[in-house]
Amino acid sequence: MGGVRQAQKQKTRQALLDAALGLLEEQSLSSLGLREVTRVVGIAPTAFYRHFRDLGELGVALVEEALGSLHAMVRAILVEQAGAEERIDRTVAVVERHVREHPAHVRFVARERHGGVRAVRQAIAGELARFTEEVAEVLKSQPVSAGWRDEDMRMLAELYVDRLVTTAAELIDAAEDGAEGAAEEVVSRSRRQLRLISIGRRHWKEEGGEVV
Amino acid sequence: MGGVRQAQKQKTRQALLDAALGLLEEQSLSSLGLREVTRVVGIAPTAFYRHFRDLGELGVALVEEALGSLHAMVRAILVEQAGAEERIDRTVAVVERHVREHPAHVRFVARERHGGVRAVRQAIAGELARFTEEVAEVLKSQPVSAGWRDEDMRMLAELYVDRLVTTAAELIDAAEDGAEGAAEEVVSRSRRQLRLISIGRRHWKEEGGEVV
DNA sequence: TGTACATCAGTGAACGCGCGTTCACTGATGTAC
DNA sequence: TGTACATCAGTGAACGCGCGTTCACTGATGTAC
Repeated sequence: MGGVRQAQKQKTRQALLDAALGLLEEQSLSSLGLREVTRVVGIAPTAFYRHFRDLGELGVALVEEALGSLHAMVRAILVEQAGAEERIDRTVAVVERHVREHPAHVRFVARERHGGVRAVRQAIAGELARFTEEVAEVLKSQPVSAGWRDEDMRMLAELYVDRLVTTAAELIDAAEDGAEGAAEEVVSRSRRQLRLISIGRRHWKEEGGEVV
Repeated sequence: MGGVRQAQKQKTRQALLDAALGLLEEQSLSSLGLREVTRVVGIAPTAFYRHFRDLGELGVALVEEALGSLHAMVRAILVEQAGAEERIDRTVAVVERHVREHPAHVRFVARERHGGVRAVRQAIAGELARFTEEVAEVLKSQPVSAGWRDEDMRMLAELYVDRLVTTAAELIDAAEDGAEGAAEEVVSRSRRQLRLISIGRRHWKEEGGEVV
């Protein structure tokens, strides 16, 4: 029952994930080498197989690491009883902080979302679909949504989630370019876009709902 | 001045582009091999260098092939004097047709937009920025936009362009899954999302403009 | 039209290199009594 | 607490393979006169 061996294994596994994430800042998963990763960690190439069948499996683990925590945070904000304006500001701030604290994870998701490894693509699509579903549920419970059809809730949730994902990717690019004030501009634009969507939401039933 | 040699060279160059595009359906550019490409074309690996310095340069050429034609088409629709509803329907239809006719190009752009090859990322970013600027210009000339600030026009244009790119990527995924009616659902959702954005646009000045 | 020379797209051999995967192994950790 | 055996994370040699790039070349096309 002693956990020494198990703990050491877990530590090596995490080192593999960290090393891969680092190497993925400059390339995509399908060109990453198993030997590259083990070299960085400082173990023999063959030890890799004690943890993952191949790099695709490692990639799927990274997806969970990258997106797992985000759901709860955004959900918590949306659930609050604040005004629309404040919810938008706080959501964007959370995304901004997430990108600042985990840039490599964000870049990884942006890169592999449509990348060359099917298993990873599907893992990301699954996480984002879950995320969207959660957001849709929260939105549905708000008074503004009275009388909305479920499919319209989902299209709205997708609009919001997609905007956040795009914002995150733009923030990464802005940081990379190092352009003066680029990040601030992205954040400001993102806020206005979310605001415009939420204005559209408020007038949807009068003007949009029936035309479908 | 005889163009036989030149024409033959152009033909080989195009064959390289086509072969690469085909191979890129299943992988990303940074894992594509130069020898893979020449093998498909049926020429010696070394002949590659007569046309491109490396695969990155080939990738940049593919970007132009993939996005160059699209601008004009969408622009033409937006410029028309039709109603908002009809403009949305026609735009989505054009995107749908483009995806059906050039699926490999669309997949390539989606995959490499945040992919592992810097030069290609930048080429795509540049094309999309130009595209967005064009759309912003057209939107600005419409009556609804009276009194809008330039930065707000740009954020709106980005919202539209990004929605179209996302729709294209979703259509590719839908076709790949082969799920019954998935493409129709994507198109319907996309139309409603564009409609919601355009409702938000109409009410922007009353409710959103001043808060910035 | 014919000839002599220049150009240059494509060739094919050769190179050194790092890759993923196999296999039998080692030795520290875990377990049963 | 001590002993004997089991487990299993990590090792290191070995393999065959395809890669990108170099180089001197060939021979059809182009050009000048």
